[in-house]
Amino acid sequence: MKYDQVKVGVDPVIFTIFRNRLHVYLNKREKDPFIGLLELPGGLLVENESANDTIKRKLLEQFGDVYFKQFHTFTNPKRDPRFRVISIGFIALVPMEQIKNKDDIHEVQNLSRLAFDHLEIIKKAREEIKQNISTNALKKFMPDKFPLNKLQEVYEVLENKKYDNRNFRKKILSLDILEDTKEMEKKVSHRPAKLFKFNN
Amino acid sequence: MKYDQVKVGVDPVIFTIFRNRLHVYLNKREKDPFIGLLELPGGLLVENESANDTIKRKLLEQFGDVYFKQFHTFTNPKRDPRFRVISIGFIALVPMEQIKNKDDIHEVQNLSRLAFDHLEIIKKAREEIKQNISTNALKKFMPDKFPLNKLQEVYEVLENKKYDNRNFRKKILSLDILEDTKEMEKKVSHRPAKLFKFNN
DNA sequence: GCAAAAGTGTTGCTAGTACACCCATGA
DNA sequence: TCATGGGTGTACTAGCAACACTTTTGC
Repeated sequence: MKYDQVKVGVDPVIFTIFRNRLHVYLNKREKDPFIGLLELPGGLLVENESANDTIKRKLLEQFGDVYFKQFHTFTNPKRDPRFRVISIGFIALVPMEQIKNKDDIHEVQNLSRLAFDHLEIIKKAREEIKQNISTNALKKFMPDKFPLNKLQEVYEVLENKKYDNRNFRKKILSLDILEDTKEMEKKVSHRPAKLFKFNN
Repeated sequence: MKYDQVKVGVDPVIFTIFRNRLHVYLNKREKDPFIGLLELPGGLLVENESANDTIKRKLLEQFGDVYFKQFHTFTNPKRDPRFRVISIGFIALVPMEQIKNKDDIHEVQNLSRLAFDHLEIIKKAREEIKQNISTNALKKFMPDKFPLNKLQEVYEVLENKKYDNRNFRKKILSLDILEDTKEMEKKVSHRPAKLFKFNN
């Protein structure tokens, strides 16, 4: 039997880095089912907007201009116990400074029971981001100017692996995507780092 | 304004290789809009089935057990001129021998005007497949036993690039995914090739 | 002067690339 | 014997991995 009409949700998995650990932005559900559990801050598809448009607008309102991309659509018929809803999953990367409500972020490691299949969605998003971190993503995620070591930390958290500091620097500089701003860190109680930015 | 309900299509981009060129399986549309144009052989989401289930079942009916995966969901609000339909796009790889109606395959290079946004969907699928060809995909796509050079051709067509024959052999054998069947090609009017199979 | 993080080079290994000729078979 | 595609090795290059000490600053 074909479904003539189905509800379509758009669910952003909003990642951020806090204290060098990967966190995700979640809301507490205020109604049944799953009342009281954490959930992704999703919504329904909007008239005259692509899913992309909707996510872009919502992220812009809440966090400003951030990186995001579609990664998978979840269609398990039982994913919502009430009726059929499919969910188009997006990944977003939001710098911690752009998140006003700091209580809404949760360490990805520690997540337990979430509403619906949202844990599964986050896991899949986690896998996805581990694979390919695009320069475009980093351009929006990193501050305007940053030390190389900060960039290394970001790679390490997102990919969940360690890099050798010398090798990382050599590689990232050889990519020719960074530019030395000739500025230095200030007022740090250790040797100040050179600040870099993404070129063009 | 939120959409409460939307139509959800599942559209498989069924690739095959014919005469060493990439082809895609398309049907001629029998009704308006776009009557007479070629379209992907899609359908609507089915009750109690995930999109994956539906595609799997349909491919199984028509072509047998073939490789497929979800790759992108298309949600442009104007993609169907009549009403809102989103489409969950899948890629499938079907060996030419498993396609009964040979008239339904069309060289990807030569596609012109298709129904809806199906050309865009095929282009995106083309990009996707160019990137990562998994061993799992090849296991189902290749015959049980095949010469190395046939495998090279498949890589070349899917990735749209050429390999050096010696380097390709060295690399593919070093991956340890193939096994020498100790059998040879028969009745070919040139030096018969060793036949390989995927191991395990 | 101590704590903290920044910064720096060399060597070995591995994987990738470029390249040209002989071999086995059927017709 | 010819046409056809199968099969093979070496040398160079580039990228990746391992590894430990000195530098600059604030306190």
